[in-house]
Formats: sequence, structure tokens, C-alpha cells
Amino acid sequence: MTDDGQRIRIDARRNRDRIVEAARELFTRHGLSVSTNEVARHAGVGIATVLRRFPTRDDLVGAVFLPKMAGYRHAMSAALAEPDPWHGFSQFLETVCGMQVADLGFTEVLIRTFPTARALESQRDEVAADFGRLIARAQSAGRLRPDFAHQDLVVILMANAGVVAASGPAAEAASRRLVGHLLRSFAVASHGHSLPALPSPPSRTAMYLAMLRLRPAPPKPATRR
Amino acid sequence: MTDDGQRIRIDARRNRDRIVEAARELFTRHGLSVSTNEVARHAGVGIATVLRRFPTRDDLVGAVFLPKMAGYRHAMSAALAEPDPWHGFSQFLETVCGMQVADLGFTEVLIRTFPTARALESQRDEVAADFGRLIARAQSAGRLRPDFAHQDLVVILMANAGVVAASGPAAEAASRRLVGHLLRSFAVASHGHSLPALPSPPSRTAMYLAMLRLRPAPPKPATRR
DNA sequence: GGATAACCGGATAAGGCGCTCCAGATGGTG
DNA sequence: CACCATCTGGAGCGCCTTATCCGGTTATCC
Repeated sequence: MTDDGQRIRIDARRNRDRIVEAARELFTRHGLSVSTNEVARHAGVGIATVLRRFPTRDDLVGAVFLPKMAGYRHAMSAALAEPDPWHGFSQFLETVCGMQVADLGFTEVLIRTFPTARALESQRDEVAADFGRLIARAQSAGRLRPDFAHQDLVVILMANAGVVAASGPAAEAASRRLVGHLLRSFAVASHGHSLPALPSPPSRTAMYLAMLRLRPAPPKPATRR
Repeated sequence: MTDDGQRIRIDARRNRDRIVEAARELFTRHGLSVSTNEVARHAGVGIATVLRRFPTRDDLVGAVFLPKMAGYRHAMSAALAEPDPWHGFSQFLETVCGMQVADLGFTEVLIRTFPTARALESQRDEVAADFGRLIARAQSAGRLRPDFAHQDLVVILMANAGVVAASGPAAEAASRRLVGHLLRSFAVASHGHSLPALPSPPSRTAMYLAMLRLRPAPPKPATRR
């Protein structure tokens, strides 16, 4: 997905890079719903140029998020390298949910599939497979509840995506809080080990403002009412 | 919001009801993003009729979801009436998250505010106030963790909204699973009381299909490459 | 059974979207 | 250095959105 046809003119290559860079910024800030028009405008190229280089939305998404997906894989490697199985497990969830907080587009990428973006999906599959090992390790060590299931990862990512999308500026605090709650639920209560204190919740006013903020942006110049 | 001007012609009244009914169906199935056009079409009235009766989107949302909001309030009353404080608490969360599963529009209503829809907001405020009592009661009984905060309700609703929106047909199972996890986290581990088994997770294929499903619907007849 | 105010809904304006097409600019190569 | 394939940007199409305007219809009151 990075580059397939070797025979690409260098000006085309430069434009391609500018498009990907613009798309990354916009996706990160506003999510995947950003229009192709806007990507083109922001990149300083014509609409057709974007469409020619990335005929499908998935092509663009794939090109933009491949590096982030590599980061996802890397988080898993780091988790498996962690000597303490529970630490590895909890650290993985915290890291990944943190990645969602930091990037609205990636938040969506993690809870959808993009069947045509093979490179992206193969990375995701690897992480999914390793997640099984991460679970098994923590469960064997008696630190993770036996009824924690592989599918719970997606449920967690979807839940966190909801928090991230809905709570705007308070996303950081809200997400940490959610993950804190969940980790308490997943951990086996044991005598030797005590869980860290719950991250403090977002302030009430922050949550209220988040609920207020959450409405579709009005078009540029409108009489409004 | 139900009806303010008494002097409304009965044909106008009938149209109003048809609009609200159509909007309820569409909002429930597809969320609040349904266009006014579509509501009008589905109700069998002109666009102008909808706009005249409900000048603001919030007016329509308010009219549509006032009954559901009453149901929300009722769920809280029932929870407070429950003799066992923990039962009341957990039952409330289960009920409300179940309401989100059953109604995509209401899912969004619960995580936004609609400042102009006073009737709606006053109900929400009442529930919010009572939620404080619900918490206090369960904490006094030593069944709810002391660090559970009032703000956590909104975080939970946002998380559940994410699961509901993202998991489509698997929403029921995924949501129950999430709530099950969370309740385990909120409960004080005690000798006398044992928590119920975790609801079983959605199947892996169901979650995969959900991730596949989650893409913007293509327009009616398109070449679609 | 009229008169009249309220009400209706389609047409229309103004904008955005994805997407295609094509005349012209430009890079790489013989 | 000249040629041609490659690449470009924007105009144009068809469809959507929200919101307003206005000629015709209809319920209600006298």
C-alpha cells in the first residue's frame, strides 16, 4: 500500500505524499468522515488527483493509517515482552486506548475492517492472534479472570471509541477512567497484588460541556433559524 | 413541548402526530442523523410542514423522545424503590443500557444535551439528581465502591453508545457484556454476596461482521467501482 | 353557508457531496 | 532538445441537504 507501481513520476510522488499528510491531519482531528474535497483542498491539489491516486476511500485510509497500525503491532510486541503477564495485559489496553484518544481517525480504524487494505488488515490479524497469547499468559498466571474472552477486545475498543467520540476535550480523562474501571473488572482479586487507584473522573462541568458540544457543525454562512 | 398553542387546527394536529410518529421510527432505527426530508417523506407530508411545526431539530427531537425520557425517569424511580440498594443500582444501569440498545436515537439523546428542549432536560436533570441518591445508598450499604463517581454515569452511557452504534446486530450481546464487566468493577467484593456470571460475549464472527458492516451507506444507484 | 385565517406542499435557492471528463502542463528519455 | 506518456486542476453532472416563499386548500367560526 505504501507504493506499488515503481514507475511513478516524482511530482506525482510528491503530491501523493502531500495528500497522505493532509489526510492524516484531517482524519486525526475530525475522524474518517472528512470529505475527499476537503482533503484535496487541504493538500493543495485538485480533487481528481486524490481520486486518481486513491480510487477508493479504503485506499486512502490504508495509506494513512499503515504507520499507526504498525504502532499498534508494536504495542502488542511490547506487551508480550513485559515479564509480568498482568502488566503486559493492562499496559496493552491502556496504550491502545490512549492511541484512540490521540487520533479520532485511528479510533474508527480499530473498530472497522477495510477488506481491500490488505497490509492494514494483516497487521490487525497479527495483533488479534497475539492477543490470544497475551490473554492466555495472564490467565495462566492467575491474574486475569478466566471468563475474559478474546472478543472482549473489540467490545472494549468500541466502548472506548464511543467515549472518545462523545467527550471531546474530556476524552483523555474519560477514557482513562473507563479503562481503569474495566481493568478492575478483569483482574483477579488477589491477596498479593493490589490494583492502582482509579484515575480520577473528568469534572462534571467537563462532561456537561462535552454533551453540549456534540452537535453537527453548521455550514459556513447560514441564516441559522 | 407536547402542545403549546391550544388553537391548533385538527388537521394540523393530525399531521403533527404523523410527523412525530414517522420521526420516532426513523430515529429509532437509524439515529438522529436522519434528514428532515426523509422524515417528511416518510410521514407523507411536505417538507415545509415539518419545518413549520418544528423549526429546530431540537424541537423535533424533544417531541419525539419526551416519552422515552419519561421511561428513563421511571427506570430511576423503580431503581430507588428497589429494597436492595445494589440491586437497584445495577438494575438501573442494565435497564438504561438496554434502552440504548433498543433505540439508536435515544442512545444519542442520552449523551447530548438539547438546551432548548426544556421538558426533556428537566427530566434528565431529575434523573441525574436521583442518581446521586442511588449511588449514596449503594455505597452506604457497602456494596458499591466508594470511588464510583456521579460522572461515571455519562462515561458509561457514552461507552455503551459506542458499542451500540458500532456492533449493529450484535449490539444486544456486546452491550450486556460491557455492562457485566463494568458492574463487576463497581461492586465491592464481599463474602456474603456473589456476582452473577458474566453474560456470554458475542461470537467472534458476529463481531467481525459488525466491524465489516460499519461503513457509510452508499447512495441508491451508483456505479460504485 | 359563507368568510377568513390557518394550513398545506411543491418549487426554488444556495450549498455540499462523490465522481468523471478533458484540455493543457510537465517530467523523463531518446 | 524535443517528444510523449504521465500527470494535473477544475468545470460539470447528478444527487443530496437545509430553509424559504407563495398559490391553492381547508377547518373553523359566525
